[in-house]
Amino acid sequence: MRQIAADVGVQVGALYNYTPDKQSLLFGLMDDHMQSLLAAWEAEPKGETPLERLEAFARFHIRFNLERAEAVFISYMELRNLTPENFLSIEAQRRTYETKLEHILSDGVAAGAFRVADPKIASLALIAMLTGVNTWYSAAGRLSLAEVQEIYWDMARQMVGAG
Amino acid sequence: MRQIAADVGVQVGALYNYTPDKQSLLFGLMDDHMQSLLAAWEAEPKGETPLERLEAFARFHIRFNLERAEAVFISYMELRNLTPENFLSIEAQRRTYETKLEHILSDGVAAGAFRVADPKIASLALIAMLTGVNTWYSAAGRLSLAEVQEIYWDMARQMVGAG
DNA sequence: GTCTATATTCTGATAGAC
DNA sequence: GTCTATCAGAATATAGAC
Repeated sequence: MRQIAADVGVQVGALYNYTPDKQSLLFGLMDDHMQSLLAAWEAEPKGETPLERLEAFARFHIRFNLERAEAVFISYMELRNLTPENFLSIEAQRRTYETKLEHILSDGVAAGAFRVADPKIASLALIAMLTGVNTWYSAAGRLSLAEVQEIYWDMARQMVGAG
Repeated sequence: MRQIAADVGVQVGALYNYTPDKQSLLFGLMDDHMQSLLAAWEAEPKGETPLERLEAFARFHIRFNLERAEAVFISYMELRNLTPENFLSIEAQRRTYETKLEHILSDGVAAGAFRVADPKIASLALIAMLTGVNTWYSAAGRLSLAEVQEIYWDMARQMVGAG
């Protein structure tokens, strides 16, 4: 709390005009992040076929997570510091997001467009793969966002066995 | 330190007969883990072709990480609490491990066995995907280790464009 | 090698003046 | 709404007896 106060240029006591306690501040951060994620995905152009929807998801996930790298980092590293109820709330939202991808995959399997043994696990594997970009990407690096999206979409497409 | 002392059944002061300070304890844990990982991979049967070597890597990575889930968790979550020098040391070992996979992939591309646009990025993507198992796997769950290895090897093989 | 006791610093949170 | 001052407890680490 002292560090946050220093960063925003007030004394510690002043922070408590904005949050009842530290836990609420953390939860608010993570809850806002998850709600933004879900709302942004709903607002995204979806595409017609499972292949198009998967491409939209892959590109969206990379872009959104890179645009909010600090929130993503906190949302993952501070999970263990949530109270049990707050943890459940965040987890439920995370599961909601994962299920969006799972349905794209199972739709694709049903349509004969994908070859995926277990859509649930494949959704977790894909999200882990895509989120991994955040651990190494740098805007000053050799690859632009568009290039990263292209490489990962290429890998994702092969991974689900799509032409 | 108090919590560790309580868990092992001594008073706090006694811990300092085993470590000069908390940072050394943390670094020792993570350093041991990385050295075990590299040594275990070297000791693993390798296979002849890039495809066989990739399969060995995928199965090994999942098994090793699940067997040491606590060490993997700490090694990831506590990275930010290392001193700069200790951080560099762990990072170097992590890069060494990643490079092993990268070489398998570039060998496979050179041999015409894999279709991978960027072996360096593909190695990071594969490792992120495989390590992700730790976030959801439970020994009491619906899938055995062998089944998980099979599903992920299937996804990995498709991802690198191998027959 | 472990204990008790303690030094020192840090932390989340509150009270009350302005 | 911000400040100063302060409380109560927790943290890492050390000292010295046994």
